[in-house]
Amino acid sequence: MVNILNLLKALTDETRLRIINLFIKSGENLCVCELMDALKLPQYTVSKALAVLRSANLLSTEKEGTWVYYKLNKNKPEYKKLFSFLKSYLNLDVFLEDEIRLNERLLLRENNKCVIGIIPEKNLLKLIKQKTKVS
Amino acid sequence: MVNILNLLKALTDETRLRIINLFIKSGENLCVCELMDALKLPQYTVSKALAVLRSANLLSTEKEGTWVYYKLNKNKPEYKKLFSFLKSYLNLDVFLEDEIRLNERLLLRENNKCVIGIIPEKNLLKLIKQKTKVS
DNA sequence: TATTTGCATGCAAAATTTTGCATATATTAT
DNA sequence: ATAATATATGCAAAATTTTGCATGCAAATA
Repeated sequence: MVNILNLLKALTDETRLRIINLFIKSGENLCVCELMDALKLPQYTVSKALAVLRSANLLSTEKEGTWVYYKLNKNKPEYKKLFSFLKSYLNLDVFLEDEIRLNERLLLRENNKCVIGIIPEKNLLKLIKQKTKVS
Repeated sequence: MVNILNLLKALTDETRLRIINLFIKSGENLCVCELMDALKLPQYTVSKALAVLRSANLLSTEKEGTWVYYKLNKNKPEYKKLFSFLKSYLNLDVFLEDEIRLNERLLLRENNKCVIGIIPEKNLLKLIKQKTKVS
């Protein structure tokens, strides 16, 4: 049984909401470095936010080598109404900008797997420019 | 447009959730003294919680003499999904106990208006005992 | 006009949460 | 084995929120 107060607490934070938004909108499993680039936040901030969401049972993880993929627990029936509610309210500009950066970052995947780790923004932007020029 | 973070912040507090629960479950407009008795909390705690919920536009007020009736803004279309979500999660024991005490307190209304103000718990229980004996 | 009553609110202390750094862990590559 | 890389986390300072008291205000009543 879900305690609604703990559930709301886990969501009541801008970083954590931005993360949830990315999972809802993208439908993808995402690793920490991809979220870092989409959110433009340091690694420890992203990891800590993910830990809170995970301990609220909103996310779960799958490890692949050194990479950790987080995914939204969207099939838990107790969260159906929650996600439906969130979906209709996650419409701030911040969220949209995150989504755009995430889509760019996801272009760098290979076989739908993250192959770029934590790199300086400058290098990231260069890689993205290359990718988008090719297509 | 509703900012979801502010909305969640307003709800992320036990007292405020208990109040929202009472409005959702009872369907009534309620005044501060009635909420005090249902929640067993001091007047300033209840008033402050109500102020937060009001400034998040979840509640609004109607003044009648010295009494102030609060009511849930349940018809605002932007809150439809929120209330539907909340309804399905507001099932903790605390909430149920509040509902029971509220129902007793509401027995003391006359013409569906609050006529008892802020009274010591002892006196309240006596009044309720009388009412329930009669019926 | 003075008092009572229902409710609101300013303020400081206490409690909680967030932030940032440093460092730890685990897996891969050399 | 060593180094490098992706992620996690302990801890203290900073920021935010809650709590409790005291007091304020407005409407009703004496």
